[in-house]
Amino acid sequence: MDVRALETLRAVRSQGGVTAAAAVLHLTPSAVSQQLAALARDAGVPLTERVGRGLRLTAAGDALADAAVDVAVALERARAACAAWAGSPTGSVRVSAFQSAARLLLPVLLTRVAAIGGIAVECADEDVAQDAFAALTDRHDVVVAHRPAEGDPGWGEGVVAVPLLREPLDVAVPVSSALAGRAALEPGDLAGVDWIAVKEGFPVARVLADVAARSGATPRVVQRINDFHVVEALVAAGHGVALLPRYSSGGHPGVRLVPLTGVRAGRQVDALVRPDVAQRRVVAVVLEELAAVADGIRRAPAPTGTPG
Amino acid sequence: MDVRALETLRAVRSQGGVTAAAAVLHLTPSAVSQQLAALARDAGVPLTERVGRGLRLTAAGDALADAAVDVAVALERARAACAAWAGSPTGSVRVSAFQSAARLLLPVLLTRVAAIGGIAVECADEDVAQDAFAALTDRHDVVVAHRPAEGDPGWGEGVVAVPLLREPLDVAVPVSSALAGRAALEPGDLAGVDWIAVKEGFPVARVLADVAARSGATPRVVQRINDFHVVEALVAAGHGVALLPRYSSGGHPGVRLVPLTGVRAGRQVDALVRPDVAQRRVVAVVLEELAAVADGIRRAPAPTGTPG
DNA sequence: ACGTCCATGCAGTGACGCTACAACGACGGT
DNA sequence: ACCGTCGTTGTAGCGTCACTGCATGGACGT
Repeated sequence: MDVRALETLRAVRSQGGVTAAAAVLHLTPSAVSQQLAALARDAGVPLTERVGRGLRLTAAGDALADAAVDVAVALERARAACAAWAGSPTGSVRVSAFQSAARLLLPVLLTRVAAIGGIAVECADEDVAQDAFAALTDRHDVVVAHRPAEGDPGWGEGVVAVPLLREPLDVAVPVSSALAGRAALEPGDLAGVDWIAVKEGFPVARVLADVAARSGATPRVVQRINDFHVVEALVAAGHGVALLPRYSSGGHPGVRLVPLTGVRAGRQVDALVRPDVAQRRVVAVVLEELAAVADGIRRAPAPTGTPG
Repeated sequence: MDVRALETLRAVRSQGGVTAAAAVLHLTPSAVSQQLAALARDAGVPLTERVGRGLRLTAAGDALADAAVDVAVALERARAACAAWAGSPTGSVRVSAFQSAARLLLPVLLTRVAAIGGIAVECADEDVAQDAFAALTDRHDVVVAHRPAEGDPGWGEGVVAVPLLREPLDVAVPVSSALAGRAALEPGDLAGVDWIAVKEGFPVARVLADVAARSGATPRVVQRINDFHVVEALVAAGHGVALLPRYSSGGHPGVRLVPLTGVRAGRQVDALVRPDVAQRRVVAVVLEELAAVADGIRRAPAPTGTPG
């Protein structure tokens, strides 16, 4: 029973198909398919079943994929056992973050990690739909993701989440608006306004629905934009208001962030890691530094809009 | 990092050398040496160091070997995960036992396992020195071993022991002897007698020393014989007395087993299994049956000397 | 009904590990 | 102190196995 085949099975499950799994494993779909066939022959039971033009893991395949992560964890622990004698942690860690978190966290993270020495952090920015974050852990060691602060984490099964930051969602209004003068806003104050929301299915889209529900009506969404800079530009131009995270936005001079009261609105920022890569000493160090960076922001928020 | 190399490292540690490890792995010493070299190169630290004309694992190698068993356990658990869907446990299990336990346990074990169906038990008899039993688990799935009942188990690190039977040690005396009429014997009664003991370093050799210490003198050992049938023949011929386990001996008409009081003398029979093979469903079944057989003997001892 | 996408089978090729053989080093007996 | 022996380590040759590339079959959407 080959560990590479087990890893492949796990990738097929998390990626949802042979082709996608082949991509993250840097293989051809043919190789993946052959590995699955060999594994099923070795196991004695079918591990996958065709569904439509794709495939799905059977119950046995699912159980084996679960066991595969345990194998990967044990293997990584073995590597860590040698690394403990090999000296201080060294290597490269691939970190991915969605745009606003990348802007907020990565600069400080890179500085801190550089101070340690010997660790190379390869950054990337990826913002995907809520349920696609877990799959990113196949391509990156650490994935900074976000979700509505209320409710359970809801990341997939085979992924560990390290909480980084709880960020309140404020209401972004044009400075020229009457609402800009208020110290705080309640859901009732926002009935009938035009909203600029994020794309369907993306993180914190659900929060707007919750807030609007308190105001009694469904929100009138006039635009769906994911990039906060674009959102701020639209808000400043008077095209609507938006829910924006306090620490990651507010840089635009024509926009004012007004706290929202009467309803718990926030987003939770987590670092997602696969349990096996979490065993790597370097990854653990980078995770610690990332948590420290987030902690520093929580203590002394430095909105990008505040000069100096 | 190859799991086969990890398994090889573990075998080198338990067997104490490259050549011996190669034998149990069905490889040439050259292949083992190459695997160790590749593993050390991959780990970045030396895993072995020359000592005399053999070699020994370094601290890093020892830690990696420990991690290797975790990997093996995880892998075996993965196999078990499929086997759960594949149907009832099937396969072959290699069982080894020292002679007297083999005679006592294996016939019933084979009958019981045959009744289940689908499981092939490959038996072997191996009796080795006390500290060599653990290494046998590299060649057999289940190793039935024995040790003095008092004191801690003392089997190696990477092996799990399932207790099977605690067997009292009686004093085997010739039926013609004056001692044969006694209902019980105390250490003091045995001062000055000739002893027939087992070979140096073999199980329960220590017990005789303990008993003799109670009688105040060092025992006079006139013969060292491991096979109980030979021992009984010598005892019957009046060449000395011996400590023999109650359930596994006493078949000779010229020998009487007299209970020993005033001192706790017994041997403990354990089943030894490597933690990874313990994950195999078939092995677990055979272990259960083995424990049941031993339990049956404990409830209704059937000394081989009792006819019918 | 056609095009597209996805998974799968098959032949070719490249790399990797094992066997066989030779050499070096170390221990123990004489 | 020497030499025989045992055990480990290097090197060449070979076999095996897994991956790439291409062709096929099936399923969904237009």
